[in-house]
Amino acid sequence: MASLIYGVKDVRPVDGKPIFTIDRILGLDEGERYRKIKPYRPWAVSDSGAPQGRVVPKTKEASDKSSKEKERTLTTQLSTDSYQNALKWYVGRRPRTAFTSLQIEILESIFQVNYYPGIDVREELAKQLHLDEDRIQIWFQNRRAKLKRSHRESQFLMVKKAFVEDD
Amino acid sequence: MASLIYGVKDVRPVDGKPIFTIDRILGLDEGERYRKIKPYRPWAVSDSGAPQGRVVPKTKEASDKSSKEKERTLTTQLSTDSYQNALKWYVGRRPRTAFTSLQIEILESIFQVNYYPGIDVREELAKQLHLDEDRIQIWFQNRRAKLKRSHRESQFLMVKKAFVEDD
DNA sequence: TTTTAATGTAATGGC
DNA sequence: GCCATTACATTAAT
Repeated sequence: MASLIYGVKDVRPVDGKPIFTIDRILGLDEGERYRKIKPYRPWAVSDSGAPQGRVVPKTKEASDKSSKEKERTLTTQLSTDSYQNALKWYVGRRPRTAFTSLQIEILESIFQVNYYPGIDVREELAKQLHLDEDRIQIWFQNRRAKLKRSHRESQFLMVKKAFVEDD
Repeated sequence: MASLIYGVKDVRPVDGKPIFTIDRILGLDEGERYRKIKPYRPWAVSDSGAPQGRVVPKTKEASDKSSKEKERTLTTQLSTDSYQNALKWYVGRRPRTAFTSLQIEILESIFQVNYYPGIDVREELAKQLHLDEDRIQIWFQNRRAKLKRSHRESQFLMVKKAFVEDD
């Protein structure tokens, strides 16, 4: 009964328990129990260790500031957004994942049933869809945000409509 | 000293603090602290309430889909975002903004100093240039992308050059 | 055709 | 986990 979901084969995990049981999909069986240790940005080539402490952003601002500005920069640099942004720019991020339509279809189908799939469902989805569990987690986070946004927007429309009709 | 930038008058915001100070332009004074609630696609005229159910998309794609596409639409309509898409078609895109050369000149001059202007600089630019703050934000986003692209391209050229010289 | 304003969403960091 | 914000890939207007 849980053997086929959108053509995904019912492969069983090492513990031998079934995968897409109702309980698992609904997140009723376990909690978030275990987490893998994740490497720090494995997709980035760290040619000589992670940048820490004395990283100087290579952007223009860094090099041609006036001395007065440099002074201030030194004192506020660590707490500002610009520094963070420059660093971010410099370090790079994970290459954007492009999900296939099938992957999205399946993720959506799970989302319709449960906005908060537990770690085990996510792991299994990851295995079935050939994605990192990380990506799944982020996907659900962003999906929830999207849902929330759409709620806000429809509420806004309703309020606006009420206003107009009150006219 | 910050009173004139490319002929922009030094109008002060309600809080009485100066606008184009170095700190503000460099984004060193605040963080992104507050955000206004944005109205829902204010450029779209929703002439009779929210479109529901029988929305007929107004764009080209909507009318001349192949029958195969239509079929798919029918089967997946209730899942995924087809409703959202219909809404989007109905509502349409924001009309493309055509910046004047003066506006671009000023935006560029700020960009040279700070790739990431904070919310307050953006708001002030918006006021001075008679644009929505949204447009400013998007402009900086696209501008950063352009910069990055040009970096990539020049790097590519350098690598290519190196190859050729190694010949 | 090229450039770039606009969109959707994956990824990041802070709390 | 949420939220705000960003980068990035695309689309479409010029």
